[in-house]
Amino acid sequence: MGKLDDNKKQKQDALLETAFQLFMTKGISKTSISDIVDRAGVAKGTFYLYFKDKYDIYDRLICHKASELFRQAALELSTQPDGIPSFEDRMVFIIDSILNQLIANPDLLKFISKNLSWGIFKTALSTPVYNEEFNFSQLYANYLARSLEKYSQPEIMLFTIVELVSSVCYSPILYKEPVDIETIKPYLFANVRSIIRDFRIEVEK
Amino acid sequence: MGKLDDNKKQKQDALLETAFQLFMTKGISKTSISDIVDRAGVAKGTFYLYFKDKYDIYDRLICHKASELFRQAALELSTQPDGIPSFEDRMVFIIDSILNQLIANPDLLKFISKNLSWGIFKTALSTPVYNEEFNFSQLYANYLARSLEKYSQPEIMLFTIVELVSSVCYSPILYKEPVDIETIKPYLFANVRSIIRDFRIEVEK
Amino acid sequence: MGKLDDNKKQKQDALLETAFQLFMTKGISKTSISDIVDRAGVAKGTFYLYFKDKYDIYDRLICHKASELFRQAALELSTQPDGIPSFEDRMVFIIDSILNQLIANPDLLKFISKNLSWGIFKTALSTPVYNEEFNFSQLYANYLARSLEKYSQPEIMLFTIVELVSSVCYSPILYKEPVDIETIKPYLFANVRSIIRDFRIEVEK
Amino acid sequence: MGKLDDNKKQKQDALLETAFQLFMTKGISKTSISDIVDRAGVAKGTFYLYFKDKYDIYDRLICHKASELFRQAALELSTQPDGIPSFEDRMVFIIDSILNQLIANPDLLKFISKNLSWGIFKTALSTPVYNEEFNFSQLYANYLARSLEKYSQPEIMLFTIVELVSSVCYSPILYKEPVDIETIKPYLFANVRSIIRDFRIEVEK
DNA sequence: GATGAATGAGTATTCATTCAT
DNA sequence: TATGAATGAATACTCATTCAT
Repeated sequence: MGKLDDNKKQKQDALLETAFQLFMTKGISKTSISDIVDRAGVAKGTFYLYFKDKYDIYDRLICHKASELFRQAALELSTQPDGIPSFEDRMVFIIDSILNQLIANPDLLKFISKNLSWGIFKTALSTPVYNEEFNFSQLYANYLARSLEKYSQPEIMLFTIVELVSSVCYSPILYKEPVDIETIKPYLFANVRSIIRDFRIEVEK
Repeated sequence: MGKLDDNKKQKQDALLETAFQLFMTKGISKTSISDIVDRAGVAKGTFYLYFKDKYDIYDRLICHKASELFRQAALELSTQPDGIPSFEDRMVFIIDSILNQLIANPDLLKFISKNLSWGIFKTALSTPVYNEEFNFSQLYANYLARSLEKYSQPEIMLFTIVELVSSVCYSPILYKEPVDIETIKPYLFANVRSIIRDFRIEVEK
Repeated sequence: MGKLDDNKKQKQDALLETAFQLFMTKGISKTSISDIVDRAGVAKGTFYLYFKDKYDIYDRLICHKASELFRQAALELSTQPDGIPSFEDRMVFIIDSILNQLIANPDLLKFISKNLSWGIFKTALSTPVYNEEFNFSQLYANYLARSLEKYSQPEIMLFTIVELVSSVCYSPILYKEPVDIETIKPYLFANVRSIIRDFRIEVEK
Repeated sequence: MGKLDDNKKQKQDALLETAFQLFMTKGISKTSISDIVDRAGVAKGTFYLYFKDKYDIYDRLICHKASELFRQAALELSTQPDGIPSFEDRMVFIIDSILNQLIANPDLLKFISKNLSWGIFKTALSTPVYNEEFNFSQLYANYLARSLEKYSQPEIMLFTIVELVSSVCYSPILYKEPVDIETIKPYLFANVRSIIRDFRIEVEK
């Protein structure tokens, strides 16, 4: 990669990073392209060399940031010293890790949550947008394969869990409504386990 | 009620109805106040006589329309001829009714779903915004009271179910993603029942 | 005067008083007719029964309030116990009294000063706008007549003094710029006396 | 300076000049930004590239135009062939020159007068707003230094004279009220001289 | 006289996008 | 590639004035 390419990458990264900061703090509708380029220190025209419009940069960020959440959670799980946790335990661990990341960074939750459509989510989890985007789908398949239990409709199961968790955590983390996140967590984990069991295929012994 | 009051109500209703149609088809951000007043056949200033801004009319509509969904579902439940359905059965019936309404009117789902924050939801369900807004909270309490089973944290339970259902149904109804709504329904109902059972207080016999 | 007339007078007075308060605090351009009628507790249409527009009520107020300043000053002068003050002394006394009133009520100064055109001023001083508006012109003529000294062009003299004083006091009272009012007062009085002497007709002994 | 910079300066100048014309004829409140850009032949957005709002352009114009009056007066004084005029004579000359400029251009008087606060005035006279704005303060100090007579409180003296002259000339020039400007001039000059003498420090011989 | 709902022209301001340099 | 001055359509909101009741 030449010096020129580096330079190019630099501008794009500056734009992405600046946009992310602004979207988090001001929200997308209150953030103008002027805001972004001013703070990124590039010219207005340059923006259009890399992105179609505000929503283009936005979508790419959503994917990237959601992916990062899962990457970090998976990393934490992999460094756990314990024996062979069950599939259920792995899922709860992943969810807990993601929740803790969001609790530590509520602006990120604000940024992601209401815009995490299944379409974007699947993209983020399975296709590497950037160079080396993390692929959670593969990992999920891996967890399933290594599980002693078998599950029907694993995609629906994952979809349901993702929707439940992302939906339920939003208001408790950001507004402590109807209760704060720590209060609701045990119930949420119990519900997730119940849902997983609903999808479990009972095997004849 | 005099002629003047009638006229007043008429204008406001025209604005509400027109705004609803436009919000459903174009979305709120693409709908301008000019659009609304033009199609409602009133002057621009008249809008500001009744509403603070676009989001004021929007919030009132969200409340009203969400409330209508529950009112209709409750009405259907009350006209069922059967014996004494359990609390679980009642909840599933209500959810099914609401889902069917949304399936029949996907634009309404588009309009409501992503904006049904718990704050607005609670308002819509418990406080009569307009003259005779429907009150689901009361009905929910009533279902609980009439149930043989007892439940801990009924508010968290309701919150969880509402979030799960509204979140899970969105993409399947609108985009058949990851599967169509009819495919996912049985799983969803099973999950709802599991969640309800998670909140059930086991009583010693 | 019948009850009806009383009522009529009441509404008008309420409008005048409310408008004055608002003009003083918010300034005329930031004060709308809606503001005035809302706070006065009358209907919008009623405003137009008594006043042509915002500037009509404004002009009447300027006249009235300026007149009040002079009335008060003259009253204070008349209650002074001393012997026969000279014309110069009378003028300085009047000015001092008016300045003290404005120092005590800077909002009134803000309201009046920049809009005290000679046209309005003369009207205020000579023609009774309201029932019994105070007439300073008469008093001024009276002071001159009772003076031992004679003056050429008394109207120009009065005009010059009024412009000098109202212009010079504005910024020192409101912003202490370039110096505060108490610092500039002695100079101002000396200047006024010099100007009066400039207009004095020297009589051969 | 490149072609681009030239163009930039041109647009800004066009806006300043057009705004000045409109403010003079219609007054600031009746002049809209649309009026200005339409007549200047630039797009609306361009206005906001150079000015914050209507009042920004206004303030800059006031400063500039007031400054020009003094610059012209000083220029005329400097080209007088006579010997060593006294401080008094210089001041009266400057005032006469400015009055004559305003008599020749009453719209300019209308534009400037009622808005020439001491704050703006000092700014206009002492700080070079644009590239080469004229600095009267320096010249005033220079006149004082070269005078044989000494004066106490020269800033208050200047302030008083400026306020007196600008205030007294307004109505006579624009409306011949209470008398026309030529009638009042001799009195005004006499008053100015008296005021200057009031500030003179008598030196023991 | 008194009301106040309705009007709609008018204004400031924003901002995505273009294009000559 | 990169720039950033220029654009002008779009939009929210205000408010003096009218007029049917």
